[in-house]
This record gives sequence, C-alpha cells and structure tokens, in this order.
Amino acid sequence: MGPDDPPERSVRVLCDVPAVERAFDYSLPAAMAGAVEVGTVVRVPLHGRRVRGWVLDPHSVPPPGVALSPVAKVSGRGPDAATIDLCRWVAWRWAGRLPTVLRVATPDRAVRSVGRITPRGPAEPVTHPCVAEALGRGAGVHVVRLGPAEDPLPVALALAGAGQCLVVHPSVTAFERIGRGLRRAGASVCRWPRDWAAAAGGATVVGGRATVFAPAPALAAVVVFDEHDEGLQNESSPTWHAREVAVERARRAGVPCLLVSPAPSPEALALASGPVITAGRSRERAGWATVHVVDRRSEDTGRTGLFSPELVRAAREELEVGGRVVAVLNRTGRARLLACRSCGSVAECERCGAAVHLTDELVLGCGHCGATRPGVCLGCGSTALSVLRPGVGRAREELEALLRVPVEAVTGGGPAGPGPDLVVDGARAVIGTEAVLHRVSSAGLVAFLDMDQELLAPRYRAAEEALGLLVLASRVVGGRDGRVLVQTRRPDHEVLRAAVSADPAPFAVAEVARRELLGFPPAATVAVVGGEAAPEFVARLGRPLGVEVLGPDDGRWLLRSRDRAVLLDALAAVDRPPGRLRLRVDPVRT
DNA sequence: CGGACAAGCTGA
DNA sequence: CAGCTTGTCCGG
Repeated sequence: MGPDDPPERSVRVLCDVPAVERAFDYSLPAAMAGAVEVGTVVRVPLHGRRVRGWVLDPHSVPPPGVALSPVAKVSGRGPDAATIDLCRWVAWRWAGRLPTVLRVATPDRAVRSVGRITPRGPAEPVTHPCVAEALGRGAGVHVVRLGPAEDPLPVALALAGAGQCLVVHPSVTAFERIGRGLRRAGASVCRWPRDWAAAAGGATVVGGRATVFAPAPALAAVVVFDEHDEGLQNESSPTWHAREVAVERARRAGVPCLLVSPAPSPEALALASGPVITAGRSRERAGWATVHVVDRRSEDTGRTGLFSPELVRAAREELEVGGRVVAVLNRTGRARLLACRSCGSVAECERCGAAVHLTDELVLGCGHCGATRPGVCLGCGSTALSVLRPGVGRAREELEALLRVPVEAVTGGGPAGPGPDLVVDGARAVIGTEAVLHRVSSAGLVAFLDMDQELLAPRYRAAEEALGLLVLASRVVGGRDGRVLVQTRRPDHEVLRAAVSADPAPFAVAEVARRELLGFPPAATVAVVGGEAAPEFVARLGRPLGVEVLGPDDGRWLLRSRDRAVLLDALAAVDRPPGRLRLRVDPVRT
C-alpha cells in the first residue's frame, strides 16, 4: 500500500469463543465494505485458526502499531445493535459471557438479505377483554391470569392486531398451534430462527423461549404464555429466563409486555406495573378442573397402598363412560419422605415447611434450610416414623389389578416436548411420572397418587411447581368438566386450596411473602457456583459488602444479595480462573 | 477455546 | 538428545 492510498478501513469483531472476551480489530477488504454493519456475522483468523465473530464496531480505530489481519469472509446478517445491547444486559443479569448469549440471537443459517414485508394482523380483527385492558394501559408489564384450559390463541390474535409481536410459549405443541392459528387468520407470522429474515422484515414471531431474541424492527408488543413454566429458563449457563428478557426487551422498545399464566409466578407479580388482569371469575373457574382432595392421614395406607378407595372408584367410573385415566407418581427414591405411624402426618421442617429426612437415628434434617430437630412427630410426639416410598413399576401392576384393564407405564422419556410419536393416546389407563402429563392429549381423570412428594420437596419452588402440575392436569382434562384427584396428607395445603377454588391469588400472596422472608428470588438474587474452578472463583470474589457467601456445600457455594446489582457487579468483576466453572444465577433449583 | 511455544520426562 | 507429554500464555 502506497502513501496515496486511502486509509484502510478496520472493524472491531467479537469472536465466538466464550473464553476470549476481548474484541479485536481486523482490516476490511474493500470488496466487503458494503456488506458490513453492527452485528454482521463474519469469519476471522484468530491465533492460527478461523472462527466466527460478530462486528461490534463497523468503523473501529485500532491501536497504533498493531498489524491487522483481514476479515476472511462476511457470512451474513446478525443481531442488530439494539439486540446486541440486550444480549449485553443478559450476559450481566445471568453472569454469562456475551458470545454465548449472542449465539442465541444469531440465525442458525446464513441470512444474506432481508426483504421488507408489511406486517399484517388478522384479516378479521379479534378482541379479547384482557388484551384490550393490557394495551389500554400502554407500555409496562401486564400480568394476565387465564384459566388453565383457556385457549391462548385468541389472546395472540387480539395482540397481533396491534402490529409486530413476539409470541413466546414454552410448549412446542402450543406455539405451533398458535402459529397456525395466526396464519389461518391472515396475520403475517414466522418461526424463528428458521425464518430470521421474515422476522427482521417485520412479521410477528412465534416460538419458544429464544424468541425473545428475534429481530423485530416494528415491535408493538411482547407476550409470554405460561410464564410460570420452568421451560422458559435456559438450562445451561447463562440461565437466562425468557420472562425477564421479554420484560427488559419490551421496556427498551417502549411497548407493552404481557405475562400470561393460570398461576402467575412471584417473579411476574414482582415485575407487574399494575393489578393482575383477568376475564372474570366465572370464565377463569371454567378453565380449572373439578379437583377432589383425598385426605390419606386417617387411612391405613399400609393396607390400601398407593390407591385410596376413592381413587379406585373414580377411575372405574371414568373407564365405564369410556374415558381415559392418567395416574401421576413422582420419581421414587429421590426425596426421602417420612410419615408418623400413629397420626399419619408428614414430617416437615418447622422453619420453612419442606419435608425433612432422618439424618441419624434421632435427628431430622431439612435439606432446604439446613435446620435440624429431634426425630419426633410435631403433631403427636410419637417417635415412630415410617418411610413412604412408592414404586412406579409395582404401582402399574397394582393399578392394573384394581382396574382390570391394561395400564401403560410412562417413565422419563426425554424432554418435555412431546413429539407425536411420544403421545400414548392408545391406552385407556396410563401411569407415569409427571412427564406423563405431556404425553397424553386428553383424559377424563388425572390422579396424583402422592402429591406430598411435590408439595414438600426440599426446593424453594416446590409449592409453585406443584401448582404447575395441577395446571397441566386441568388442561389435560379440559377444564371444569374433567376431574383431578389428589391424594395427600396435607389436604389443607394452600396449593390444593388454590386448585379446588380455581383461585391462585391467595397462594401467590403467601408465596411472595415467603420468598421475602427466606430471601429467595425474586426478593433476592442468588448465584450457585460449582465446578473445579469454583474454589478459586470464590476466593477471587472475596467478601463483597452486601453479598452473603454460603458454603461450600457439596463443592458448591451459594451467593446471595437482596441488591441484585451488588451481586451481579461483583460477579462480573471477577477475573475468571481457568478450569470448569458452573455459574448459575437464579436457577430453578439451588 | 485451542494453537504455539517452552519446559520437563523418557529411553537408548 | 530426539520425540513426546504437560503446562502456560494469549489471540488483532
């Protein structure tokens, strides 16, 4: 290059190598100049190999005296500047690395060009009272409570009338249905990342949790259905949650964000800008199954086992009218659960209400808060405690003998996404773990054989998850005309009361107060640090003011702060040590 | 992350 | 001392 040539243009590129957080400058060959903007996906040489990267600055000023390598190739379009900023926020919020987050916001196949399309709503405008109320309130977070069996499609249709929307649903079956419904109604709609170009052109995007990162140049609203569902959280680090990303995204765009659920989470209620929106008690009630609670405390369960006479009667009735029966039994042997031999009540922790297990002959320990107490029943003072341990395989045989029809067993079976091949709709009676609720399309009766496993599990979200199962069951039986039967030793539990009365509000209020008291999300931000590099990471973190450091317990530390920024800024400031590090912020389980 | 390069171990 | 493993460094 001679002295008269124009100065060579350079670009700053973030490489898709999570361990390399610095961005580097590369020279840009003149032939590529027109195709590069913020977010463009390129291939660049890095330390003797070629890696993918994102252009962060299309006109960078490199430090003097550094020999620049040229960009090897322009691959295609990538996330725009606003989306990259959103990803930066996500990386901070869940203590992840920017490249890991940018991958989620990048098309999986190279996108060369984006055609502009005119966003269309449904040909015939659809109205929905909850959507009208939410849109009337304008920008902000609007929590909408619908009965479990109520169809989400009308909500999506009404919203799509307002313009380009991001429509998120954790269930593949559900978002595919919503997508088809929108298209049939005449709305411009696309899947993402498959139809990245259509999204970038202005179409409404329908999909799973990653949809919150879709390009949307004309965004009018964001809606997250089943916002209580844990499937909205990324399971590997960073553990970003679509609910919260949706809220942040909508806030930045100045548009409304609707969080829809039959049982709104404490997180959603904490984010809400106003009171919960419902379509009225009678409509909500119609979406909940008719729930029967069977109190097993007074029963001789030693003789009747897993199946109460009420359950057997209800199941036989259902089979007689030609309906399907689904029995749900939690995976065995994981949570050790004890019951008093004389009064039948379940042993639980005095402090936090989780189930306790026997640590040695006379001491009960809580796996949740760590409290211990003598091994006597709180109800009657008896020291005779027996272990309740149901077994799935034997339960199937027992049920078959009781009902005199073949019973199919469903266990595990991979992720919640039910492919059509996984649906076991051929069987009249099915028994399985909670996965079974994703594997039948309909039933007349769903019976929870041992709800206490769920209600009293040593996890801080146990009660909320139990309510989620009752939501799913209500959906499977189609609302009020279907039946859900719950066997329990805690018939007065507020989760069961919520389902019986088709009103989750009192439980939600109590749960918010409990999270506040115990310092769990959303009242506090927590981080679990594990992996071989964890000790060094925690050592480098030190003891920042306002951050509680607990552990190590089983090689893992728990960090907690009531002030989110204090914890997250402290995590971001740590120079990460080499080696495997598992860092999960606000995970489902701690 | 993964290539480069340096320093350490082994066998003849 | 070649030939290989193991470790540390750092990337434009």
